[in-house]
Amino acid sequence: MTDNRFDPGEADARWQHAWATEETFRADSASPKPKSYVLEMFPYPSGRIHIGHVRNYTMGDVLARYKRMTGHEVLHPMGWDAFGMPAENAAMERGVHPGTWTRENIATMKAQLQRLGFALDWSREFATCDAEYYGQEQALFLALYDAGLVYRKESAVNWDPVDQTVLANEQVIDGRGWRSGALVEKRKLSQWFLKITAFAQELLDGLGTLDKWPDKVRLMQENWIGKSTGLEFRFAGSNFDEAIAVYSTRPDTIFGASFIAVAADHPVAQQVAAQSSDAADFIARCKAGGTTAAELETAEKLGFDTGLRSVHPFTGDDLPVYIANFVLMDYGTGAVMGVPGHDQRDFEFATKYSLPIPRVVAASTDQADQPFAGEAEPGEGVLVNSRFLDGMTVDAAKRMVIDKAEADGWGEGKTVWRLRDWGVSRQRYWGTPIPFIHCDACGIVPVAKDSLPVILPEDVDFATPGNPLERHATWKHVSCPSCGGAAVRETDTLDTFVDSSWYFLRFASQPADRPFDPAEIAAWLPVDQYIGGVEHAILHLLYARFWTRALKHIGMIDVAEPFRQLFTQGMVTHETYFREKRVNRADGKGTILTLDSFSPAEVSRTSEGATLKTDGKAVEIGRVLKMSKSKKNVIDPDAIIAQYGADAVRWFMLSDSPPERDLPWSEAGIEGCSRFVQRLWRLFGQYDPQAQGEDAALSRKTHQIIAATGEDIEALSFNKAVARIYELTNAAEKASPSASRSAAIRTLMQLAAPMMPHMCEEAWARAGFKGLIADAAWPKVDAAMLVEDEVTVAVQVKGKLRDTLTVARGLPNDELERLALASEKVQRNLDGAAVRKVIVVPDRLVNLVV
RNA sequence: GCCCCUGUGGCGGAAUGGUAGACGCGAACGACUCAAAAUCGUUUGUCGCAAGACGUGCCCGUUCGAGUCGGGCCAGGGGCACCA
Repeated sequence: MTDNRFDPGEADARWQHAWATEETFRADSASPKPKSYVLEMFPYPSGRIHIGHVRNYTMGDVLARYKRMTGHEVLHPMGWDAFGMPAENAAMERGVHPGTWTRENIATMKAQLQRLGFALDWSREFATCDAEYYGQEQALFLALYDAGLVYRKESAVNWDPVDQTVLANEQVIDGRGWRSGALVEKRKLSQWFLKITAFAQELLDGLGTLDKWPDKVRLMQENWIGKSTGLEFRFAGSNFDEAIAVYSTRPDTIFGASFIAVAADHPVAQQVAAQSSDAADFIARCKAGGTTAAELETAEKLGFDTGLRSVHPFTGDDLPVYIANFVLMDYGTGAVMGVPGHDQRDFEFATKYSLPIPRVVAASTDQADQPFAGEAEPGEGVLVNSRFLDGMTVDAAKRMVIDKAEADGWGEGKTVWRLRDWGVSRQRYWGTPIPFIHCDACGIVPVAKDSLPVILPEDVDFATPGNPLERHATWKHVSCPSCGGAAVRETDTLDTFVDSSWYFLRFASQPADRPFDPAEIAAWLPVDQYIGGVEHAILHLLYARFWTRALKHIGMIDVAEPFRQLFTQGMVTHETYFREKRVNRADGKGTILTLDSFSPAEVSRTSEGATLKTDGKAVEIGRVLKMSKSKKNVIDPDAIIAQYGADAVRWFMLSDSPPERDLPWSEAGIEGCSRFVQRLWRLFGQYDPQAQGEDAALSRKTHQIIAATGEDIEALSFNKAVARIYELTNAAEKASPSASRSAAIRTLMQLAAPMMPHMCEEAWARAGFKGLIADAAWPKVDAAMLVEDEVTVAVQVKGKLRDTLTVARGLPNDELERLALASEKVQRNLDGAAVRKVIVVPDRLVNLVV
């Protein structure tokens, strides 16, 4: 050793090369070892890795390496979610082909990931835009079609006028496209759907088995699936022929109904509109009334009295039928009974149109005439003013009304779901072609399985908006597989969420002639640990769960839930730097105050404050926010890896913040991590296999920390595992040379290896150990070493700490009590008072109660 | 509006109902150095010279004992939303 510094610039690449050439992280499906499948959500190849990826993949990597060291055969793959809009945008903006753009990004990002030394099995890498992948996806899509889980439907779709495509309900946020932010329009189109609603109950029940998922995610999915039970029943017309079917979760309140409301799209509304221009105008206004959040919040409950009257099934009263702007056609039956007393929307509506507001639920039967306090009372209580229901609880009355409706034949109990079928058609080029052919004679015909894959044509142009497949000269024209006549291909492609709904199966098994081998799936699935951002809590995770269940349903796999354990990690945040600036208004009338943001690279940050490098003058330090281009608070992983080395960056990603919380990036923090890498390196340099002598305290500490670190890593509490390693490092540094100290140093190499793999390999080799530390076993814990022979016992008086005693472990209670009473501090505190009661927790505490 | 999560030093955060603040960052002082960096050492919740008192968002409660359990608030963050 000429220099006692670890040089990541030289060593990182060398060890990365060693792992690659020895195929250290290649997963063997045939291995007899217990299997562990560690997966992080694969990235979209947007151009460059960002710091959030680094955090995500570092966590998975530590777990994967730890599992290897503890005797598991680990599958830790990586690939690319490579279809999607940004590639087409790049094509339109820069004239580069989406495939070229995507492949270049993948090459860049793969090199970035490799510089971080991740223990990935690159032999299984694929991109979803590979024909070998999307061709198998087409085969699966056809298999689901054969099973009746794929269908076509003419439907009103969410049309994004900017991206010129259809969006799933899930992709419409506050009435705007999730990507473009454009106001979404309604259009009628024939679309491909996946029957996710057929699995609604299963998907809901399955959540109950996912005990290693965050409660938050399960709850979000539960709400999204949105099961509700109630009664669907009919109100016969009084002055017209048809009955109007309504759905209610509160059939118990039926005696409180004072009107019927139907959606603007409801057939009854349409019929009325055909006769009345006023009604038609009202319906038009309802549709114009946008779906944006702002409009909905302020939207007034509006109705149009159709003049139609329905008959109440019990009272025989006439109820007016309104067209109302707050009733949705695509939920329930598109019509509701208005019970203003016990539903807030109905209350507002009845107030506006001066309709009766009867009370049918009250706190007790003697409060049947209690007036309402300006709002509906949707809660619990007993039924009043409801004839045969009077005095019953809400639940009992619900059952009673449902039973009666079913017995008398005017309604039936029904379950309604919020979840809708998944529209997967996209009018885009850069996606998986939907393998169907439209034939004038035969209708819609699936592509023959032996003609798969349907390959995307390369020669497309993006000069005009819309789908280039639509206007491709030759690709869409084919002969019908059924009759041989002239036909055209489906030009829609699949939603990219389909691509990510089964990629974890293809990682486990990738035969050339089938989507996967069921035996290999059985060996690896379910994924033992899945790690990713909470932003995928609903869409991706629900679709992947559905896809897995659908494949099980058709007998292709025997796994119901794809991800046994799920972890959602927090974001990486950074301070923002800015200056206020006055700029002249465009019209010359005075000035406006604006903010100039600066990137961390432009700023020098000390503990006192921050200054701009160019002029040396102070800049303001703003809030700590998620890294984003607009706030300019972005750190480029490449730059910091080049400066500090992969191990320091990895260590930072694991330190301090619990992994589910946000991690504030700081210059001081990464500096500290870099210093610690060097400090450990120096300690590792003191490893001496010849050292003699026993240091019992250090040995005990070593074993305690092995046990604790393992538990922490398994719980993904990396911040705590990191703290343990610091603790043992501190203890080992202070200890005098001994065999115990050498053992502690060797142990530290192993404990730190999953986190700082490069430096630990280097130290392991320098210390003369054979083989790679990546292949070394996790150190064994000697259970006998975990217990201390001396313990510190707290002595309390009335629950307040007054003294501590250091005593032999296992001292009997009466002896502890005697020692506690003998304490001078305790006696001073008791001040002669008699002790009434003594609580002793062996080896922990004595509490004297006076 | 409904549902969920989180509030602990200057900062990130530890803590099976049993010694609050592990570990890290930052800071102060000291050693080494001509000097600086690096490194090493000591100190670091608040008030107090000390003894000690007070301290986990606020208020009640349960308990011998509450950061932890229960009830009620406040603040911040997230999810869903005319879903009948």
